[in-house]
Amino acid sequence: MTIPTRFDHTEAAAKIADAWDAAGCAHAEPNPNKKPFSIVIPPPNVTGALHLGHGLNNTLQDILIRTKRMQGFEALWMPGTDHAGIATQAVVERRLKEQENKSRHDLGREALVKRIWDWKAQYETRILGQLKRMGCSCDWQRLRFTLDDVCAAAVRATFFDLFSKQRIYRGKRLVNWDTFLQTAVSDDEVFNETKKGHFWHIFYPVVDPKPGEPTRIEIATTRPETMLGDTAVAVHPDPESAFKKVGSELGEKLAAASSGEQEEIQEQIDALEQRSKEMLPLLVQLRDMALDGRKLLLPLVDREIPLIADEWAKPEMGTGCVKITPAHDPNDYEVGKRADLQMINILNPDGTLNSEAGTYEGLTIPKCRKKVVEDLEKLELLGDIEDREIELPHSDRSKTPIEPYLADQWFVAMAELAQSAMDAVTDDRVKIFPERYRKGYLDWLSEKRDWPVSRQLWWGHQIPIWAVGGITEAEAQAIESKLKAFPEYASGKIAERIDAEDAGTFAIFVCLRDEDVKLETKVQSLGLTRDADVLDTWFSSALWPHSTLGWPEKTPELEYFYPTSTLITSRDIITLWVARMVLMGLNNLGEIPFSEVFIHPKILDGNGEGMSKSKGNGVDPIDVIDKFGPDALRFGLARLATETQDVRMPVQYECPHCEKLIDQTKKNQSVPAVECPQCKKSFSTQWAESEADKSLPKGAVVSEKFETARNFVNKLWNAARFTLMNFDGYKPQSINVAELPLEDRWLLSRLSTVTRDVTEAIEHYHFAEASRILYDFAWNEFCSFYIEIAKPRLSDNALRGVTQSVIAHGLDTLLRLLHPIMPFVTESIWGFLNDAAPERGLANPVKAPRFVMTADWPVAEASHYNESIERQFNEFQEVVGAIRRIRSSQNIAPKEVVPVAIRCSQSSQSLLEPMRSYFQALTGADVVALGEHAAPFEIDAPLALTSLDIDVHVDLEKFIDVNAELSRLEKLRDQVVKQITGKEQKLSNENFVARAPEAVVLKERESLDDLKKQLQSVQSDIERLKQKLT
RNA sequence: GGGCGUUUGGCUCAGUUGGUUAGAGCACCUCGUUUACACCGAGGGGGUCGGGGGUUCGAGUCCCUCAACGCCCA
Repeated sequence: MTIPTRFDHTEAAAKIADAWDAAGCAHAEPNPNKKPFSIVIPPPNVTGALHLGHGLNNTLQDILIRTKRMQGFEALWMPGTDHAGIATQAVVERRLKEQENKSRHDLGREALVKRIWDWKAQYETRILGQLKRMGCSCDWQRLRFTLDDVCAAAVRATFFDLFSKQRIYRGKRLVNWDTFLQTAVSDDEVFNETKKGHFWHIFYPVVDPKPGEPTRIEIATTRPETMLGDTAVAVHPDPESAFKKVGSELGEKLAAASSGEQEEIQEQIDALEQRSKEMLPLLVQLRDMALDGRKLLLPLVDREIPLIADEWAKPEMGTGCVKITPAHDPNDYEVGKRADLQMINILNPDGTLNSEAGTYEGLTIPKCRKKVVEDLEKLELLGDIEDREIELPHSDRSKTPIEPYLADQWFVAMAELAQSAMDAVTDDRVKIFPERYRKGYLDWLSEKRDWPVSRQLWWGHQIPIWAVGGITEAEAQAIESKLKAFPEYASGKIAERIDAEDAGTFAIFVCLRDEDVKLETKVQSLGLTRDADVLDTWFSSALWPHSTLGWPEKTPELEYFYPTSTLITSRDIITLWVARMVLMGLNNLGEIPFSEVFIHPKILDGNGEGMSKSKGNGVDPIDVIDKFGPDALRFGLARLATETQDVRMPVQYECPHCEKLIDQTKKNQSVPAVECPQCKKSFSTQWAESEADKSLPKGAVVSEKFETARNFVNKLWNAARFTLMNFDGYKPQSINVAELPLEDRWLLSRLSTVTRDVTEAIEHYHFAEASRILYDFAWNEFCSFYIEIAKPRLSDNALRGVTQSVIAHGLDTLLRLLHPIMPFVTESIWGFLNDAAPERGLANPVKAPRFVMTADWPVAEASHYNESIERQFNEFQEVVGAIRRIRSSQNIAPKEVVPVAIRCSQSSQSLLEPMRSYFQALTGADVVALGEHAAPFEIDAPLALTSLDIDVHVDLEKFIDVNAELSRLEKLRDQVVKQITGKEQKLSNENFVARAPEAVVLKERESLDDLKKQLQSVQSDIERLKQKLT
């Protein structure tokens, strides 16, 4: 059999994937003869391509699903993608602006949505391609998209149900308004940026001040233009105690502060006292004016607004008085609700001022601000202007400043839903691993904040509500009775409600359960129009575990695979997604969506920052696969994914000319082209814009962290290659394990343990541990010892057959265990193994299945585990190590065969006797004497393995380098002396001897005795050598 | 401000219920073309386990405290 020396993944992976596909290996069907195991993929956004974070997420899911499939479950991994409403619309809109200088309004809803579908098609293809190349064994026949018909039906049914139960309602709310995209964005889509700004002091005249009262009141603001929407000015209702409270808080802080901080806090206290002295009388007076109902005249718009008392006004901040703009500031909104203030919206959706702003109508916010300040100055109502750092919220999607904005929204009432999702976790129906993430989940849900689900977007599930407002109650009721006459009303497809509006008018809202154009037309003919908004993306992803299985239809898949088994995801969406899936699953089906959730770490770059395209540090799994192969990508990720640590992955550019890896730095990660320090040629990056840069070949972004994994793939490949090259004449035969030699039984014992540990590790989501166990076993035991020992056996006709059988069994088991982590290389080797040894196994060899992917998961054979065999083999390994250390310290060339004598007990002798020839294979030693009477050589290099009661001697007659030997022995002696000192100290401590468990003390004593013997022996060796010298 | 996490050799990380001399991979040094693998083999150097305090016969591991970094929430 000829096998290439390297695993050519580029050639092999595609063929293997095709073969799996053709055989339907990853397809799952409801199957009463098997237990189901199902996972839904966290659907990737079609906004962009996948990076290594997704690579990790999907690798772990695939490891689990492949393991379960091999374990005999009917294993379904449900794939799909997410429409990611705002994110996707935002990128398409931004491109539209950049490339054609058009807004979405230039295009219109239908045309824009079509463009987004085109974008989706392109990226979905790319994403699925990435997943497939990673080897993800999803059931591709069942692909879903959160905006497809099946998911849409689930969304409609859910919305209808919640609307009917009065759990969806309409209300006003101050939202984060993105003036560029002209939509509300959620808190999670907002980031704060500190910018330089000003703190403008402004005076509002008092209307009809009484004698002795101030004629104007000073307020300060960072956003002067919002004064146009002011409806009050607030002062604290009890400024004196407010000062005291802040003072005592600072006092406490001072008492607890370290000496370094004390000075600063003391300064704050002094300033506060000074301020209190100066300002308190005025603030008290203002408070009294507020209680007396004094009004102010709002400049520029000449509106009378009340002076009110509210705790939001902080005496210790600014002027102690605060303007209140309920429609444009979250805190002011709360004040407005408390004091029942008018709420005046001064903005148009595009961020320009509306008619409420009077003469300022039509200006943009910056222009308006400038003009307001100028006009106030003309009126001599402008005070100081301070420079100040301002935390300004920005939209994550459009990168433009967010405006707080009062808008009508649909809400999902969370009280009961959230409680149900909390209960599911507290009573362990849903288990979260690692457990510490429970807390965040429960804390977030316990706030039970209603969920605003309207998005003023075009890309998404349009809200299935038809409405008409501004009508009388009678008109609304007339429409209601017409609706009730529809046959669809009786069949439960229509729900409606009538709400009273602010202006004393009424509105009727109608929700339709199914997509039904005829019914929609009928409803519209009653004068109702459909809500233009779409639903928050998370509304549809919350349904993902059941919508993908066909709900609200009662499909066999839903029946069989729901609830799903495990969800694997990253921690940033525990609240946004995981919690909502739980509550929606409970609402829609009365059952949890999954019983276990595993939260995996994040992938960071070398600077500890999350990877993203916008930073330029994002790694495309495809680049890693191209360079290292899919198995190396997967193994590399799995190996790093431990329980507690995020994964730091230093990133390199790969020079496309010479393949040099160039560390990515803060500097070079954002430039359009990089010059390779090795070959001096340039290559382009993702930032290339100019024609010159674009014409350069592109440098892939990879990480050398995958080299280890790639090497491991190669190691495994070559171990198999060697094995299979020695399979000529293989015949299956029944093996009696009890009669096998030590090394075989050692291998089987180790396999038993490894199988048990790997199985357990995967089932507990300890993917890094599973990878490590397999790596260590495959490399350090299977290759370094078993195969090395097998070499002489394979060339011995008497032993060859048994050796082939055991090694075939070992390789077979190893391939099965490694397959979930490294599917391609294992499948490839499996094919060769099937050619060389189609029937294999120990007692009863049987024909192996065609694919390792669908082979049975190994069962840990408890009877093969044998502690004393492992201990004995360890003795052999120790002797091997000793010979190697001596050889190395003497610089004996590997091809030289050295005579070795091993003094040991009788029992060790009978153990090592059969291993004699393997010393030759592993260490180039000719064991000339073995047993109780094996003596040192004339010119001898000794090494005592005192704990085993073995002395190893190497004959140095031909090789002696006395100085090297002396320095080795002296170094050894120093080490031993150090250890002896430590132990003697420990044992002379009465407390230790008296209080430590007897076994520990005994162990220390024995080990001290051993060390002393070793010291003696080393000392006499040194003496002997020195005598030889003289 | 609250919560969670991290800090172990140059780098990336392991380290089970406290118990021999704290491990691995990469990098480094020495030697090596032994008929699987130089993406390899053999050997080696390198760590006051972030600082301080405590509990204990014994602390990388438990407790307190400080510091730095990261994430989430307000």
